[in-house]
Amino acid sequence: MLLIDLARTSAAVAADSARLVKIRHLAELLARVGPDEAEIAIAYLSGELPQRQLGVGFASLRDLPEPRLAATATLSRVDDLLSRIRTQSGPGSQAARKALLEELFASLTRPEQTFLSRLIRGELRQGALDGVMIEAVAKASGAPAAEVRRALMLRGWLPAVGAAALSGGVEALRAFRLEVGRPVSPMLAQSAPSVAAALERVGGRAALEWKLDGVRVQAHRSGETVSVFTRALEDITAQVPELVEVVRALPVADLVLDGEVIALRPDGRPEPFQITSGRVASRTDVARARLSTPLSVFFFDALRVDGADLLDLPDETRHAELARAVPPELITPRLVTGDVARGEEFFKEVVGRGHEGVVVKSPDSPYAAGRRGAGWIKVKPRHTLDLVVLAAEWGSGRREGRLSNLHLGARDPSGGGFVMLGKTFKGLTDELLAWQTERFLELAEGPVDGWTVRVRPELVVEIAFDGVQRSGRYPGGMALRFARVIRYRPDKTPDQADTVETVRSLMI
DNA sequence: TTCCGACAGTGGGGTCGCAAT
DNA sequence: ATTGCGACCCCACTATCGGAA
Repeated sequence: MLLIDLARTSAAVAADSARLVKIRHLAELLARVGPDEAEIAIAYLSGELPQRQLGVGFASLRDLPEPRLAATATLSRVDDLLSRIRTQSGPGSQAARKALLEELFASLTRPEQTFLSRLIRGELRQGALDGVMIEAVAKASGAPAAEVRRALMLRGWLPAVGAAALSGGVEALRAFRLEVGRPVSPMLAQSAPSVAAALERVGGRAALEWKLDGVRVQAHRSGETVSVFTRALEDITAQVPELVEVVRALPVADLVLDGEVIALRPDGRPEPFQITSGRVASRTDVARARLSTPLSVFFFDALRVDGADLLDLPDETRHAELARAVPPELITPRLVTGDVARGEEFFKEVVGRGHEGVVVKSPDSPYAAGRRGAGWIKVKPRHTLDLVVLAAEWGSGRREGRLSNLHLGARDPSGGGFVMLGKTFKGLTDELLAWQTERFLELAEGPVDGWTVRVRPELVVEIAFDGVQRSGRYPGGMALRFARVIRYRPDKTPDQADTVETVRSLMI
């Protein structure tokens, strides 16, 4: 199949906002693709690359060669060149990568270049990724979407699942099983503003667990072989030796466990997320990193214990199996209750210990990948500040032509100015975007045709955030984590905004 | 007819490793 | 030694479609 066929399908998918139409376009293409190119087609049209990463990003794609007029590139040839790009390493590899990229793009027409460039940058913007592709695979293969979804959870890679469905139908999908050593797509949580709201959504009795601010891990053990994967299914076994040792020492030799690793201080309080994250990412001298920053692990779910797959069993049963296989000090603290007051007390205690919040779990829900259903709901405390807008950046995509990303500052009583604490684009409705674009242009100081528009610091905006972290990027040495807009405060003037001292007092 | 679950899009801060400067 | 880039860790929120109620 030719790349131009995919580029045209992608354009058609992007052109119609109706999901059913997108699914029809995608399914029609899948019906035409041959078995040897099915994985590539499914990957590209769901925004993925079979190589997963190339070492090529936005900067490497800035200037493309002149396009060709005739479309001749096949999926296999493109895939082949991308594989060669990916495998370049060592001195001279950037030049080699650039040359191969030139060769590839010089063989493409304009629409193919556009499609591939967006795909590599991870900005397909056709309104269809995994979720829509699952439906398209179901339609093209005749298998129920639920079977495709389940196989995807077990295999973790839609192109492989989709190709199997196209060639072997529902039987091929049912052949995907939980395999020790191969990561499963993890179950994710929705969020709620309060424990009471979460309990109501779950419907009465629920399990509340500590939410630790670390890195999600899935640990597999078969005999003496242990592997560890992240939420995105990256293999980090070599980076977390203490976790490997812990799992190897358990009395059960056949296991798949779900949990969180976190760096704790000697007093048991958590290190800032940056410390845990940096430790888990360290690959060069793990032995030394482990001495200075040891990791602790807390498990909260068991997907397999001693030969039994537990995915379809209710949370309560899985947790009982977890408790059978793992000693209590390695299990995330948990309270089962239907009582709102007791739940809130638990939440307060967890936050008082310096942790992130709680996860409220329905005792009946099976293990289901993604955010599907409301089996798990996280609750975190929310802080707010009144800050001043210092500048805004022009948006992209559906925010093109709108001033979108806000630069936020706290008042500096000593200097009389404002200290930038970070940016946010979250929480803005279309109406608010339109309003602030107009307002910022009135307040503009300096040029408005660049990337960033500076504005007179007159607007106060209420910002919610999860915490204040150390920053080497901003002048105050601190930045807000997960900042989002709650509302503008027309009733407040900038001299009533919160100060840097207030913010500093919130830093961990 | 209205409601709500699922999905895609739009970006945020921080860290590490690697190659180039 | 420093810088730029890519990949990945954590992630919140709104708009929209279409099936459920």
